Amino acid sequence: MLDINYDISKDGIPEIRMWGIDDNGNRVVVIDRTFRPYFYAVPEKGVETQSVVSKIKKLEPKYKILNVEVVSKKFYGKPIDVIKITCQIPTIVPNLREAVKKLPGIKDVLEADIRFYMRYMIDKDVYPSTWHIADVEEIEVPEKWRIDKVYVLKGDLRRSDETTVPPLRVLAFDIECYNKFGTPKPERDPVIVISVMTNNGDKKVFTADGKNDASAIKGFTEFLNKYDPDVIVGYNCNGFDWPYLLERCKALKLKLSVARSGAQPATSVYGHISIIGRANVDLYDFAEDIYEVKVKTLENIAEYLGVKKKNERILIPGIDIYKYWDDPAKRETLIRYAIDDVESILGLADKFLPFAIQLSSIVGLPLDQVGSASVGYRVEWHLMRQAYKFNELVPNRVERPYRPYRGAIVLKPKPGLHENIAVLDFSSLYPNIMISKNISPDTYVPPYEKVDPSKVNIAPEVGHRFLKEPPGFYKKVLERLLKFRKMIKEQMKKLDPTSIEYTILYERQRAIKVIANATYGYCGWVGARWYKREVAEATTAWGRKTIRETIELAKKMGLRVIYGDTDSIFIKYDKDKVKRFIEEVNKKLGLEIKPDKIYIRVFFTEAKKRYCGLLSDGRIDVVGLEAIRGDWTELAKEVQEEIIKIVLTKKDPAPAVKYVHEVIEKLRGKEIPMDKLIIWKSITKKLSEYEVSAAHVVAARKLLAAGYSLTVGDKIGYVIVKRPGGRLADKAEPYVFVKDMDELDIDYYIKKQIIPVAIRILGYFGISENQLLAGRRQASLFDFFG
DNA sequence: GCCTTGAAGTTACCG
DNA sequence: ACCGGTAACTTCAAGGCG
Repeated sequence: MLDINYDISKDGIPEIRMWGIDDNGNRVVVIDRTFRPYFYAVPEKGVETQSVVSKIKKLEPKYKILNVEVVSKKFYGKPIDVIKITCQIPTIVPNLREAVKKLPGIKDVLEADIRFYMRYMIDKDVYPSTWHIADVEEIEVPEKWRIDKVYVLKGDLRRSDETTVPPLRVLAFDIECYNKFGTPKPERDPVIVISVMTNNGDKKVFTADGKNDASAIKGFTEFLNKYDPDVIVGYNCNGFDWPYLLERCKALKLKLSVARSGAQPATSVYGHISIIGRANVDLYDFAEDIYEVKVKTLENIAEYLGVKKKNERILIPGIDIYKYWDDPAKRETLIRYAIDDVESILGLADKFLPFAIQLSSIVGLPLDQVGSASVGYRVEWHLMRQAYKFNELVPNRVERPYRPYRGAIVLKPKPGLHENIAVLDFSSLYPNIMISKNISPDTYVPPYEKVDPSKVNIAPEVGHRFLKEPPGFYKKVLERLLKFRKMIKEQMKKLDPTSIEYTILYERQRAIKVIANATYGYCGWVGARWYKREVAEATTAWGRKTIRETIELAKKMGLRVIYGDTDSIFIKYDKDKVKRFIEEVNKKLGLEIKPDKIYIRVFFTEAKKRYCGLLSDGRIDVVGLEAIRGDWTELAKEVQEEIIKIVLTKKDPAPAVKYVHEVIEKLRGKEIPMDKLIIWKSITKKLSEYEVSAAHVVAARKLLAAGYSLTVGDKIGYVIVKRPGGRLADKAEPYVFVKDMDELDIDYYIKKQIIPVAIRILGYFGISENQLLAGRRQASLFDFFG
């Protein structure tokens, strides 16, 4: 199943349409006309249910109610009788819900905000991106539908345990717009290039005829429908390409008929754009998870993933695109650039789609939505799916005040170089704690309730109590996930790691891990339906207890603890002792602790969450330090990384000092390219909301004034130039405006970029700032007096 | 008016 | 629109001094 939607048929009946592929490779639709929308009403305590039922029934003529009945459900684990109200069409639900809410004797309505097609999938146990077996009857393909066969569901619809992924037709696309007047505006600026590539290797470029882009858009639409992709991929296509094309079509009075239903793309939930019958996947959503890449442009992500090297492709600054269009001699370059882009996008699809498909099948959100849904919503859909299986009602989303609670413990590290250090950590600490202590909103016992102390687990420090029996919602859900993952990992062992089957299972277990690990964070999120602060608070409290006891045990066994954070401890790697220690922890705490990595040498400063280490295979790990942060210049990061390498392998700061001298020399000699001197920082809110003029905000305002379009989340690249003014912000200039290296404030780069990152490491070895600066003959005296 | 100090604002990281 | 814990930088206003 690729996609699902619903429509109202001519006879006024809601019709679920499931778009997919059958086992013969036909593109098919399975229609179910038998399902109807419903929601629940909760009667107030002490009110006679039947009287409420009859009151609801009186609303029948106005709202086309089909059925009102009392059903037995559970709410937070407690049995409850609620009134199930079924009506004819989904669009009535919001009004009917309000009307029911107003009736006397009604406490609340539940599950009235679940979209009709999601309701269908939950109730019928239908999962997108998986196989199903359906008893069907074929009907004629409606006019305008781009599909091989259409069926009406006649009997059973059930899941198949087949986990293969059928051959999918994937189409990548990208558009370039005319931007001579700044950020392109669809009502004014044409789409000048549309590049397309399909996974059977076809490439095609549609170009405007001068400023006339109607034929390009038509050509693109025709090409798309001819290839008939199951999956359409773009890079930020939900944020730019589709909205632009749609607006442009509006201006040109064209119809962008690309859906399998013949419809146009339409804005849907979580800011994604839905193309009926196909999965429109924005790969940018998945690129956001690659934290190693700080500036997440298509080129950078493609480079990182080994899809396309930057030096093997055309790069054009976005702002200059129109110049390449206006100049006939340069136009070919622009077209080559557009092709490079779609090639990269299709390459990214290869990397991301296997995971996206598995995530969709685990969470139960359609493939085109699962990427754009936030982590919180992904977890929530997973929970809602499970809740139905337990006959549990889904709580409403309510606004609540934010109240902070204590989190994990971070140990002060022992500064310096340490040899032979093992890092042990608890596997899935929080999920396992929630399971073993049965922590859940439905097992929580509020302070005013009397309960036999032997029947509850009491959280340390905070005192929250949770029933030991029966198993709570979170426990059941997490236990299933962890078991599921374990089973998949077992299956993987039997497979060739280079096989497709292996990749599918690998991505599947990864999707499960992501959801399981995010569930703790979810329950402490005020926006969560199943929010319960005490649940989150108790989980971290038990986590603190666990790590404290682990540290105690290590010390008792004569193992020096160098550092620890949340669920990990760093100890001297004494093979036998560590082995016994692991056994002890597993036995005494009932939680599994495992060696994560062994460092030949590891280095700490006084700071928590920042260290670096040398692994046995020669790799170097950098954690938390500037070298891996996105808000330092490339130069500073390179310098620190090199210093770390020297110090960890040679145990001697002297060559590192020499190296710093050389870099400073080069910098003064203007031998460092400007690229390496750009500072990148995100805009996290509207520019007007900033209270202080930070450098990147000032730079962003300048970009805005020059006609650039900026949105929250954009990274601003700026450099520091020589200019009078007390504040650093006064010296910040967007790098795109700086043409000459001579404008740069080299002193800033030495004192505020190179020196701090170098001192962070070398300071521990007794090196001073002056020693780093004093490398050069001329500089030493100057700096001394300066 | 200048310099120091510390709180507040801000970003990006760890697990 | 998943959590809290943390480091580090810059800005900015208050306070001290002359």
